[in-house]
Amino acid sequence: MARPVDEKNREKMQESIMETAREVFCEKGYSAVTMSDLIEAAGMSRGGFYFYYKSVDEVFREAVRHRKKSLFAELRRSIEHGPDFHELLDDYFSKQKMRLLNMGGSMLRALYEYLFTQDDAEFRNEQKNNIMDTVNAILQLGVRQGAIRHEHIDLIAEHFMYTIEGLNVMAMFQGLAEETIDQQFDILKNMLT
Amino acid sequence: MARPVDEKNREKMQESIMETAREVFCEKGYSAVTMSDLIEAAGMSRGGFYFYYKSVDEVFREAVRHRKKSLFAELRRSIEHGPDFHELLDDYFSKQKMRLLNMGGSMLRALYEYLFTQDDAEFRNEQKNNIMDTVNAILQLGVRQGAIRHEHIDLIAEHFMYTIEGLNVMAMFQGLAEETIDQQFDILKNMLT
Amino acid sequence: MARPVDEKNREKMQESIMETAREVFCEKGYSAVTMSDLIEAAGMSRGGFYFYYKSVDEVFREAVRHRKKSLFAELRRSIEHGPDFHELLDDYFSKQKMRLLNMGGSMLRALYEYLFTQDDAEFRNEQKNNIMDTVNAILQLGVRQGAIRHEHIDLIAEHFMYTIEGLNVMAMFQGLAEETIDQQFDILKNMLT
Amino acid sequence: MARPVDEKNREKMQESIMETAREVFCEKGYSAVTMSDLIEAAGMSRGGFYFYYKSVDEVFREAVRHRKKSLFAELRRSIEHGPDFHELLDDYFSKQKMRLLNMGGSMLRALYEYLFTQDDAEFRNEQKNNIMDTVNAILQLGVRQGAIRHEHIDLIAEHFMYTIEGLNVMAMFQGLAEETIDQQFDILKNMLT
DNA sequence: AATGAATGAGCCTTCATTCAT
DNA sequence: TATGAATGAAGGCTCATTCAT
Repeated sequence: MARPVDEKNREKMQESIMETAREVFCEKGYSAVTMSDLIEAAGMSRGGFYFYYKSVDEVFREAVRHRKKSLFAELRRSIEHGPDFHELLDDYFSKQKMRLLNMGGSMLRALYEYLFTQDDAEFRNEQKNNIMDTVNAILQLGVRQGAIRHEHIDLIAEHFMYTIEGLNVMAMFQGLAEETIDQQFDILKNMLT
Repeated sequence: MARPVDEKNREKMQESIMETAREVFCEKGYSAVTMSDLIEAAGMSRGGFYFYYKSVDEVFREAVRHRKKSLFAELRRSIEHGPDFHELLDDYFSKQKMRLLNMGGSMLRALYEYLFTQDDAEFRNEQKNNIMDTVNAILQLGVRQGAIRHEHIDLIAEHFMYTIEGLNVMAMFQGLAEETIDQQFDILKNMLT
Repeated sequence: MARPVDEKNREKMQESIMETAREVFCEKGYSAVTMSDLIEAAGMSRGGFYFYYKSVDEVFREAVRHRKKSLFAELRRSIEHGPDFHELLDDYFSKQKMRLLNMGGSMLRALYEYLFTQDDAEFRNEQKNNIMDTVNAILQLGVRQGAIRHEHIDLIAEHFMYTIEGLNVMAMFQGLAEETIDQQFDILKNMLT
Repeated sequence: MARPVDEKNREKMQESIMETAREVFCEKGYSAVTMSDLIEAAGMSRGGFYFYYKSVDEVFREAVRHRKKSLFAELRRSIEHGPDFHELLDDYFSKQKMRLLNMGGSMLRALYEYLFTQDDAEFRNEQKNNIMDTVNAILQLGVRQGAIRHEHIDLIAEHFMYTIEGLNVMAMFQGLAEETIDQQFDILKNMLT
């Protein structure tokens, strides 16, 4: 009976650490972040921190995974509730737009830094699949609903992904105007008809 | 009389340094590169190197600029010779494809690392404009030749850019299959008709 | 009434700890062993372990003492049963030979590490006397039995000790061939005649 | 022409470092010595020290080798001058005796710590051979001069070595009385007749 | 008695950068 | 100009030890 309690405490602590770590990553990106930064943010001693996490990238990976999980799980769940395709698509684009307009509070820059900097093939795969799976799931819903008819639906899905990726990059480099995002998303939508 | 000679020597040395530095950046990216790496590659003494360059990013920026200049200047020049639009477009895509299939020998990964890592707004602008200007120049040639007729030609150009950017990112993260590139470029071409 | 029971428990725990600790010392020597190693081997909690032992060297010293006691007590006892000197001597050499050929499973390397590393005069004395006393006891038996007649029997005993010590060291550093051991022991035996 | 000078400077500095390091090793042994100890003793900055030596054991090995070289080279050289065997032997024993009586100023304890602590087979071999070769060289001189006649001269040489090794160990653990050393060396000498 | 989270000192190592020659 | 020795800040990691529960 002692175990489950300990595990829970541990998890609680880890989440609390991740919470503060996330702020650090948002502010400083990935490669500029040191153990000391995370430790200070967590308000612990060096040794105490190491009890939970052994390295910056361990914290980082878990923070990203944690967030992604909750972020995309929601969408996938809502897909299963069988919503109207066009509504869902608009919703997705709307959320992406929010994200693109407000990069400051996100860890995306840190994530890209990590992906470019670190040689972590497994993690890269996870990330890619996350986006692809989501887009695919949405478009396939459209096909099932007869809202779109496309023999090359998977290519279109891929195209969505590349475009969004490109928008991500540009948003991070220089920021994007809301208008630009709308225009690009319109282009994507038009490809479905 | 001493000045001009010194300046020339300086430039010669700087170019020679950039040459060897480029190899380093191709191999190790940006953030993993240390002064020592560059110095060793240059075959100089520490002090000597510092006489020409004060930091890694100074070398890097100059190396990138130098290369970009020669890389895209060619294309723009060829545009001015008034070639057939479709030929030119195919040529551009073909070159991009080559690049995407062979990221190893390029400094692109290093460039992205730099752009994500460093907070160098000016440099980011330079980079963005490079791609955009090129794509715009090509498409406007198409418009002039009557090959494409589009009221939103600038949006399409932007879309090209985002897509290519997305492909860049994916190519660097996991590599792209030739087929994938062809398919995506076909999608882009179809948008022009 | 609480005391005696607690004391017994304490001793039981301490012996169990020493048992597992011994394996650790055999495998890793002395100076490479950390508290965590011992704690993990004991299968206890940090705090629990500290209740019984305060430091690595406390565990170590007790482990060595415990073992020595049983190891040499046997021989000394058998001396008191008045066995034939030559038999006893052969038996002793035979046991030493076994030991020298199979250093792996012994804590001797750890012991030497401890003796060289730690400044523990008391403990050193104990160790030295252990060997000397044993050899002396054997040789004096020989004198009593008239098997050896030597005015400088104590010097010979010392010489035995130094030689065995030297063999110990070499066995630990590089291992000894069986032949080598036999030859050296023969030399020692010949000194008695 | 620049090279040889630099090399010399480097060597000079390395020797100066070794000199101060030796004092540290004499005082603290091996395993208690940290980089910081050596650096402080050398009176340099951390970085400066690392320019010459990368680790404690690098310094240590070189210090030992350096010393051994000059220590034994002398003896071997004197052997080649064809001295009288008994004189040479006495000289050797006399030197060993000095050493055994004055362990404080020697790195021997540190050496043993190193040999027991570190898994450096190559270095162990060097050390063993150093002693053996010396003893062998001396005894073989005796054979050549007809001063000793022994079919098992190599076994005797080995026996010398083990005895000296044992004396070393004991000297380090508790110190040896001059008388004890004389007695043991007498025993060894008597084995030659 | 027992637990294991937390502490903080201490060591190691790398680098950008300076400076006498 | 060129050299490379020297500096010191910065970051990483491990461990013995304590303490509230």
